[in-house]
Amino acid sequence: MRTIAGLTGLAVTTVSRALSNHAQIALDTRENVQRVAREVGYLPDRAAQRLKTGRTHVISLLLDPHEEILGFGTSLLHGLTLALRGTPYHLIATPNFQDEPAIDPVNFIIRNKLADGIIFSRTEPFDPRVRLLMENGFPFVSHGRTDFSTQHAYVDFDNSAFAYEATRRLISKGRSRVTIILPPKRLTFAQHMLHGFMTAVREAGVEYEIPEAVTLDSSAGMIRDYVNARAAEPNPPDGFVCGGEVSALATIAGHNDRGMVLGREFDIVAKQTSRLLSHIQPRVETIYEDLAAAGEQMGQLLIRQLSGETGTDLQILQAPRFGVPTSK
Amino acid sequence: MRTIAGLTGLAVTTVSRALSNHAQIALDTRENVQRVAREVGYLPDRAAQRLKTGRTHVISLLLDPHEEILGFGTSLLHGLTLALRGTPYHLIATPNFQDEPAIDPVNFIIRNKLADGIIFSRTEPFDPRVRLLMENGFPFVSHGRTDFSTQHAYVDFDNSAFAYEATRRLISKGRSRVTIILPPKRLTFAQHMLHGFMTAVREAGVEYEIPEAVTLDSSAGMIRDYVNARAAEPNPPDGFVCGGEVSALATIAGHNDRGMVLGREFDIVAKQTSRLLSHIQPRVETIYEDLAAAGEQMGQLLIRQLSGETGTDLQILQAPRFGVPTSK
DNA sequence: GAAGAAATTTAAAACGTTTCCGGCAAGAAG
DNA sequence: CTTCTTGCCGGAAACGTTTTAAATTTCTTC
Repeated sequence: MRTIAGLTGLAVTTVSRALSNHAQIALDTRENVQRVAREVGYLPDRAAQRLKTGRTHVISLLLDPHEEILGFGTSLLHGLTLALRGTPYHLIATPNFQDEPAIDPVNFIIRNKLADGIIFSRTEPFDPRVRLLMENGFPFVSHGRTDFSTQHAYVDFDNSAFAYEATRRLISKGRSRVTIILPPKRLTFAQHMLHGFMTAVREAGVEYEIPEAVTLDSSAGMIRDYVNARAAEPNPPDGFVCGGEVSALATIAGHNDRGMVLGREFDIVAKQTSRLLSHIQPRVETIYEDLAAAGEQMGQLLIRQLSGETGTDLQILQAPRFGVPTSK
Repeated sequence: MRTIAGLTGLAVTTVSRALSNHAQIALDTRENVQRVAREVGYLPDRAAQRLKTGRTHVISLLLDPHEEILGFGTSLLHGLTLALRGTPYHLIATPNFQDEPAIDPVNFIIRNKLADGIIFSRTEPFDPRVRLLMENGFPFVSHGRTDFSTQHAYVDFDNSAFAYEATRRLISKGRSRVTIILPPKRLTFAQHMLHGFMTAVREAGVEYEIPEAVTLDSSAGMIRDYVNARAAEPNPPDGFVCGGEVSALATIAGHNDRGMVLGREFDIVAKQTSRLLSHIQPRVETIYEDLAAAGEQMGQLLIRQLSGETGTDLQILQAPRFGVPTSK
């Protein structure tokens, strides 16, 4: 900046103002300074800006260990970086480890001003992270909704619509006893999925059951064993709503262990977040959730908050994509 | 720091020195200052440190769009954060987009001192990123080796050993015409895999072929179509070495399209990087590459470089894990 | 053509560290 | 008792920005 000041014969102050397009600097001065800056390849020193202003230009993505599976985090990350491209914001990955509560990194980031905004997922109805962030007026976007009365920015997939449609498809295939592999109950979207499922079940008056022993967080091996064991008992379910691809595979495997095959003894409708299930035989029916898009939307919402927009419409509910996603 | 200076009755300078354990400060002074710092919950202001010293305390992970698939990046990231835990270093994800050359972000990071060190993958024999980084004396660790005469830090999986063992297994199953789905030729590990494959082929004197039309970067759909088409021609291969899980699934699917089943008309030995293939039927034989471990090792190597260690033994070659990985 | 208003620019301080260099004690040597 | 060395500590400048408050120029208006 000093260099530019020398080159243009202006004071450093003026250069600073001109570069941030302050209105009180004459228009041609601004243009001139910006041109010179471009010519000498000027780039602001982030450290100095941060020291002076307190803004870090950093957005922190809280990564849950569970999200390691199948690139859940990667897809979000990909969308996020897309949204952050061209902005001065950097994305830093802040994993929380299994041995510490999910709120610790949030606390740490707030207290030490390590970021300007936070993005996280696996939201709970009364998520302590949300409470803490709101109390501190700290900008954030959650993946998933809460039950707090105060509104906050979120992006969520309409898991209720997903489960409803998935269940209806099973029923329309003639399945008479449906079940659903849910996320852990404490997560908000478990309730949403359950709601969609139950709505469809009640409408059709079909039998159903809700497994207690396994969730989407269970290992594939556990789900497989559970499905296997359940299939041996009387009156097993013949229609499965699977909230993830891994659980769908495990469900198939558990049945195969007993010689039962997909499409004959049972059917599955699964949530698809990658292109994984497209190539296994027999074909699993899926409904698509676009995580990269969710990441991008979260990034955009956060940026809007950071640029001072006071949030009225900072909530996004992604509709399930019922068609098969176009090939890559 | 000013607070601590007040509390201890020392000067800011002394506090600074005491906190960084400078030897010219009396030992009990150091201990006292550090105790007080702990009590008041002092945390250094990264921005100020960075401004003053020029060190960013940031490590940049260059993410390739191809790595989105199946959490390749996520696993590395997970291991990396493990290695960085307890250090003052932050991990920032720097994706390079499809429309820009892979060297651009490197250039950008070096020129603008955006990080203290860089980690990346998909290394080529004469990788321009490696050349640039070495020219600038910029610390980095690559995932994969190069052919430069000057040594540099890397972590690599022994893909030659993998392909050799995989091919031998196919042959021992009685397969008489083997093939291998390789990464794009320009990547170093394509050569390594080819070498291992060819060694096994020559030893056994078995027939082989190398597909030109598809690589591990090809979409699953393309691989599936290729395999399908090839199976219809005369003298198709009956043993497949697959460098990734998706390609293995696609290979199975391509055969299934013609009614050919795994274990009967053909066999596969695949590289496994997730727990994905464990639950599909029929079971695919795999050899495991531990990407999280690779990430952790890369992190450690980089930290060692950053703490001034001059690299003699900064190269790590991961041996393939032949047994089935223990269940999660 | 001078006073006041408006428009434009600038000097200087500050953000929280690190570091160069100098200073002050206390003990050792003469 | 003076001088020198050694061991600790402190003053002040600097890193590259932003911002407050003030100074300078230019424009109106009578």
